[in-house]
Amino acid sequence: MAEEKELRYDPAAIEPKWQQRWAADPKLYAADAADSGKPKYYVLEMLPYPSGQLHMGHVRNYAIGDALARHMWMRGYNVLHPMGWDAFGLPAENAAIKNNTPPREWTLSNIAAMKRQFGRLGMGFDWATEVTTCLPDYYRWNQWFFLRMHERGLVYRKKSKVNWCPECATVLANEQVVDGRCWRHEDTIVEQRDLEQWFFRITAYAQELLDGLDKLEGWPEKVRTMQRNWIGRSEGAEVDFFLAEDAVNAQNEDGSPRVIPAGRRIRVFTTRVDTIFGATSVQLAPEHPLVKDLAANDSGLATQVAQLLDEQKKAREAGDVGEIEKHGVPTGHFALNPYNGERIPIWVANYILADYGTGAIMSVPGHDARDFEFAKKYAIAIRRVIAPAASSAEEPELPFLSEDGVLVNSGEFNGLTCHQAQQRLAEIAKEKGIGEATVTFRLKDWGVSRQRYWGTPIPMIHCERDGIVPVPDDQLPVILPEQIAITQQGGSPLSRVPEFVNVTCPKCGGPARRETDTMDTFVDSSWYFYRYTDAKNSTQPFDPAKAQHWFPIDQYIGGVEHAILHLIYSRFWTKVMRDLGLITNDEPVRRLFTQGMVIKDGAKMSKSKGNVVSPDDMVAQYGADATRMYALFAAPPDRDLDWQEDGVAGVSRFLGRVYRLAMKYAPVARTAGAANAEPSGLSLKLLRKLHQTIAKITLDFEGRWHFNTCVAAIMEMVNEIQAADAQLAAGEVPAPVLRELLTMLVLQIAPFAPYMAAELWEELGGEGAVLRAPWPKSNPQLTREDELEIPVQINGKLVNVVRVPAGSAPEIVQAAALADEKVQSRIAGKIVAKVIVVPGKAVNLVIR
RNA sequence: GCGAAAGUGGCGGAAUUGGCAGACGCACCAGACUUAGGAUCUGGCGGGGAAACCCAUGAGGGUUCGAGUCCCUCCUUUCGCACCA
Repeated sequence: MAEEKELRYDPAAIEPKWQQRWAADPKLYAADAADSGKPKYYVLEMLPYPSGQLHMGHVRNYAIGDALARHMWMRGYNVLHPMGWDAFGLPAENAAIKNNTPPREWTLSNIAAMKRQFGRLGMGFDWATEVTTCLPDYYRWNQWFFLRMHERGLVYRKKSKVNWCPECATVLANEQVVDGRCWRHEDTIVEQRDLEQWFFRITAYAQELLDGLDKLEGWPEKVRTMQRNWIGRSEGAEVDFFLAEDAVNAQNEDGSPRVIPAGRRIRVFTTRVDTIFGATSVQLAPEHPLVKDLAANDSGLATQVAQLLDEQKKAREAGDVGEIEKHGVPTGHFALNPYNGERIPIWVANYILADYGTGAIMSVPGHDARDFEFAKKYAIAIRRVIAPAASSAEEPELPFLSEDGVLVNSGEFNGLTCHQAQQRLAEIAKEKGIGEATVTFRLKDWGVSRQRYWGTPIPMIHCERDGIVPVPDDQLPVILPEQIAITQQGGSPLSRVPEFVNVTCPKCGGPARRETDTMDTFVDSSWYFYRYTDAKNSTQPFDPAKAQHWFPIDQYIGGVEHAILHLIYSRFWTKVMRDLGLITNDEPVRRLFTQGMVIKDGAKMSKSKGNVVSPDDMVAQYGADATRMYALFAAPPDRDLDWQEDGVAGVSRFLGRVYRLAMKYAPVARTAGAANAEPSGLSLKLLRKLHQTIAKITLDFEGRWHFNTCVAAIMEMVNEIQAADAQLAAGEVPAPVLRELLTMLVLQIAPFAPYMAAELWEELGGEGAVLRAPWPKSNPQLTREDELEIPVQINGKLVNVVRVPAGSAPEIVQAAALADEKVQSRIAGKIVAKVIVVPGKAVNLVIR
């Protein structure tokens, strides 16, 4: 009775004990500062927002990263595995309004709570390098970077249409608008407002950000594609059409090529300048400046244009711009094609966007699907100007969209291929000063102003005399005032704090106003991982030598929802820091892993669905080891994981079996010496399983990361050892073998169930921390079976398996297969036409 | 509409290069032990069939001695992009 009680696995006793011991050893999870020649490994999981509660998605994310970190420690790497808090942001302000708690207090107490959760989960983070982005020792460097970028012309201020979320009561970056809605408020339609805003000139790096993607081979293709789409490079040309009414002597009688007429120009952007002879109208965006001109004396037109604009806006807000029904109105004015002087009508259309390209297009219905649709609807001329390259008998139907063709009906350019014509026509445009080849990006500059309180103050001052004046470096940080009233009134809360707003101008010493916008919180997370390498530095953001040592990050792990926002901003920031001479790497992250979501009952966990599982509850009931191990066992890490509590119970039962098995034989194993005989029989069988398991898990850590099958493999091994319990109890396996089996089992469990591993490592007499023990090496002698089971097929259908010695010659395998009784009875009276022997794999008899 | 990934028992999932489909776990069934306990241990568990065997990886074709895996067509789900000129 008493004995059985001792053998009960009780995580509630084991885990707190080790948690205390680990907390008392700050060096345990610290990177080796002396860096004694070990190769470095920087493994990082995306830092959480301190909401106050870890959720299962966090547990999964950090269980993956922690397993990898622990494995790398055991492999002898100098591992940097830090953690921090993305601590600025709106929820703190909302909580302040709701509970009348200062955001700082709310945030810091949340951090304390989540840090406890991390501790309880046994996550191996080096808290000495903790970064909390809402503290001045961090955000001052946001300001410092802002000033450096300002000096380099990478920060600017402009009045522009911005995305405004009424719910957040602030501006959003383009990246934070999803289908016309706020990324945090799916039900809130984003409005457009005109505001003076600060921008980061991310477009200056558009091309490099795009090119760099090709080299990021360690990134999921999906993420690279998303970034490529987001950057949205398109090559084309801008060409000027002319307002016909301005042209002097615009029409040649004989239709010969024209002198370029003077007058108002309508610059269009096109990716298919080779089709310009097929342009049968010019289409303007409703907000195009010329439209206002043309409608000035035409109130009918003005009304119609207003309607078109309204349709466009509605479609944008509804997020279905692609579904809008195309409408347009003719202006009654005409444009001249700069290449042949052709007079074509100018229209205004609701599908032309003012903020892409030049806000005007040439419409070529013969070779563009949208233009075709539009021309059909309004009976505008449709003309073929491209023919297929191979002169096939039949002319393909219009619209003919391929760029694989030659020009026809295009005057002197007939016969050129599309690509030749694109080049040639752009050259001519350049020579004549009517256009040029251009590259257009969809990526827009990053608007970073937020009319909110809980963020990094923008270090700028508005002086009536000197205009905008940067805060001098020696006045950094601009401290966010902490005792202020936060209410839900419009505008930035900071603008109502006179002590903050009223300053003296650093230039003239006169009275001035401090900028009251704060920075987008994505600024904080754009470079936090550099700070980890030198988190306490008070004279610079980090020591370049330290960053140089650790960067790039070897493995970054997080959710795919950051594929655009965070991951493109941090790539941008890295390039800026490189150009500032702080670092030498071009990219922050070598390998990126995006784990799947945690779902329950087929849906993402959410309060509204009532399917949230609390990590605390799981840990309280089954322990941290079981919770973490289940998070790795239930699905491969890149797939969505369906949380089933019965599964956690199953893993917990498994850990109980491991515990009892190890504890039962620890007294024997602990004192065992070295093996003195070649293993055979049961010993050999068990050692074989052990070493095959080591080989499998080691391989998985090196890239495939199917930790679910790693856990399954350990289960198989434990099952096999346990099945031999009677023989073990009878002493059939020598103590040294038992010792090897158990210690190596414990070492393999260590990345997945650190508490259990620590406890059993100690019970087995292991030296020091299990984390510092070398990862087991599989012995190739032992991973190899000496007898193989070979399936025997007849016409591809399995009939039986035969056992043959490993490495048998094909003839031997064939003979064994043919000798098999079952096979014999099946081939009796038939002709064996062919025998295929795949060494080590299969035998197939083809019979007739 | 375009692009990508996925589709395997009652459920989560396994099968790394084409070679024994369903490892491992859950649920369930039966049994053992037992102060009847949400503990532990043993066995069973895709479908049909008494069995021999047959059928089965979303559907249909194909390649191959052999296909969950490769190719084609289609269906479904998820994700990304979508008047970007």
